[in-house]
Amino acid sequence: MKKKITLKQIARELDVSISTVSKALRDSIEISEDTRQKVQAFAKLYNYRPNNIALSLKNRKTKTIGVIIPEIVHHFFSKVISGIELVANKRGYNVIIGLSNESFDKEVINMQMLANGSIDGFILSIAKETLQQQDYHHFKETINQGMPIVMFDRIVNEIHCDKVIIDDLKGSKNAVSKLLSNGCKNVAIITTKDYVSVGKLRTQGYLEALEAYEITPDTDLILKVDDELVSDDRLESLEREIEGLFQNNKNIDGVFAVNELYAIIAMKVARNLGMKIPDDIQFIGFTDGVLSKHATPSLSTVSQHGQEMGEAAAKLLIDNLERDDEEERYTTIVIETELIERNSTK
Amino acid sequence: MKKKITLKQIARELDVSISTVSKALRDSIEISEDTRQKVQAFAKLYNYRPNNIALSLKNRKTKTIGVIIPEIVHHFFSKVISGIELVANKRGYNVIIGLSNESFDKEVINMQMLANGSIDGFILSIAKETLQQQDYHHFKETINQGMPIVMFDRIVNEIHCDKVIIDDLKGSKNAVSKLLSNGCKNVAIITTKDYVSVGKLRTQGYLEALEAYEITPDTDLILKVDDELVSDDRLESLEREIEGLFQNNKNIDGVFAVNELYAIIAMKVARNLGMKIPDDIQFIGFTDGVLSKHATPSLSTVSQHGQEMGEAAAKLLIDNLERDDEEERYTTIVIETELIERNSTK
DNA sequence: TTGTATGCGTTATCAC
DNA sequence: GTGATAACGCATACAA
Repeated sequence: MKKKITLKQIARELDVSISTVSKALRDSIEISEDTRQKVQAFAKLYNYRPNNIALSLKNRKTKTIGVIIPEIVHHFFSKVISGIELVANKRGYNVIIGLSNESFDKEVINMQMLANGSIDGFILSIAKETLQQQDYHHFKETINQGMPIVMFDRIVNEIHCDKVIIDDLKGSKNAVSKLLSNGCKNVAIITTKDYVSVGKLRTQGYLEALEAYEITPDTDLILKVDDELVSDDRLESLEREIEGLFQNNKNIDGVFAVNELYAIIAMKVARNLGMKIPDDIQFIGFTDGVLSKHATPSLSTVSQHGQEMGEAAAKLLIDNLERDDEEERYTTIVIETELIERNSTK
Repeated sequence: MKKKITLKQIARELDVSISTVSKALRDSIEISEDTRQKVQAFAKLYNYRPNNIALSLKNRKTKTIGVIIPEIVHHFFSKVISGIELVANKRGYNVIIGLSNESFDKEVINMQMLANGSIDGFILSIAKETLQQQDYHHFKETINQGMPIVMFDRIVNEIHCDKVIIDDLKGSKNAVSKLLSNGCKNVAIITTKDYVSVGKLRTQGYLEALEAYEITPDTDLILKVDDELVSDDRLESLEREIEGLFQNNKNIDGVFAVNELYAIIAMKVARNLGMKIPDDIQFIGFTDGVLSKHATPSLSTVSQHGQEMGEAAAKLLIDNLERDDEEERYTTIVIETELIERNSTK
């Protein structure tokens, strides 16, 4: 078959000018019916498609969105991507992926790589390391260069841009309230260190729920895990930590975990310790994924609606990109969480 | 701060020509030490970065790889992406994602969108619908237009290109042999319809393992599920099908499933039927994911090494892209599978 | 109705 | 040592 063909080649072949071809293909009325047909036929025959790169250069927009996420082998993030891709494609945009791997340097490098003309705007969720170092200059610079950013899930107030989040506080407060209203008297929480904004907020929701039930929080029941990174060694030590939690607090009858994996592991430990779920102890996790659905017993979770978050983020970004006025008004969309009750709660 | 700056603007600002600036920035010896320093200082100050799009247009290569996969919310595919991204970035390439959603049309459209200059080559895994319709013209056309393709996992012999696969036959034969050597006498298989090439091969491996143990296959023990698509209704009916399988064949003492989910569900059904795992019945799944690791009991699986597949595919593609000679020699890389023994087998 | 010229940002070639 | 020019592929204002 034939190689990619350009306007110039068609023009030469048909012995007309490039602009005639261009116009003919765009159905311009300037061009005679005759040549128009001729050109279009030829173009179709050779399967002509305008070169995206040339168009991007000319229009100064690439019609592609850069997405930077900490990790892709992760149910939540892949759901988000899926949502982004859905609306992006619907509106004629491509999606280009960069993984930060939770590393500050990779986040910066990836953004630089993409910011030099490859994309029109970013959708991103901040790497743990960046959150820890609290160094956000790369976001600021990107925005100052006129490239819009939409942050989702892991955001930071310091940066002014569009944001899509869930109400972590409310979601976890609901979850813990559910445990309490189900009769739990001693609810433990397994959470992350405070620099992860969502971990902090979810812990706060836990505390507020307790307060609403007039229960004084017991610091012994708050387990702050050092890192969310899922290396196998970490998992084993996590198991031991959780085991310690249960053994030192025999009265625990409810557990709220800020992510799915922590909850699943906690259930496993509890089961090994001979506890019956949900009779002796009930569990709720945050972030709904495959694990929750197929665990035994299936885990009740707070669903983040990752796909919707992705859709909202993409819509926000594209709307911004295609808006004429230069007015800078950033909006924050809050996606409602949903408590999915399964068999780990009564 | 400042907007994106171009060569032209620097030139104007410093009152030199564009080409002088260009050369100065590339440390050309043609340029005097003096102006070179001046230009470089100015460029650094204004954080100049060459525009990727312009470079792409000039060099006729974009340094980006297009990846088309059926689904991203899937442990295996996200692992592959992760691997692709790793080597791509290391070699200065970006990765752009298209999701086919197992649909033929979306696969075609996505490829067209990207093939018009946005990328240098494809890495892809074929959509189920495409496999079913056996319409591969879009692959042929892409290749004929000079755009290389690397296929992984779901491939098709009819198309000549680089491929990365696992030895599905050997992997499943090993798995089933394991069950047999563990003492299973009646091993069932839960597989897909034959048009999914990997499903077919894995079924064949099952049959060969039986043959090696001189067991005549019993068609009652071969359950061919209609679709791998994970809609919730499908899952329920799948459960019922599997339940039927067990009830009609009370002697089943081993199950091999061609994916993780089927295995997990089968385990659940077996447990509900009162069978003890792995004492009464043993399970092995194909495709290692989070589910296998965290199921109760944890599931023994055949790991596909998705990340490695992605790395191999990216390496194959980039090597091809950067190779000078025009010689067309396609290679197929076979990634070794690995049987990971967990608690669902003795 | 058709064609010419210009520009998007860059680099390479060649002239000064 | 510096600069003008062409080219990558396309669209478009303007000229013929």
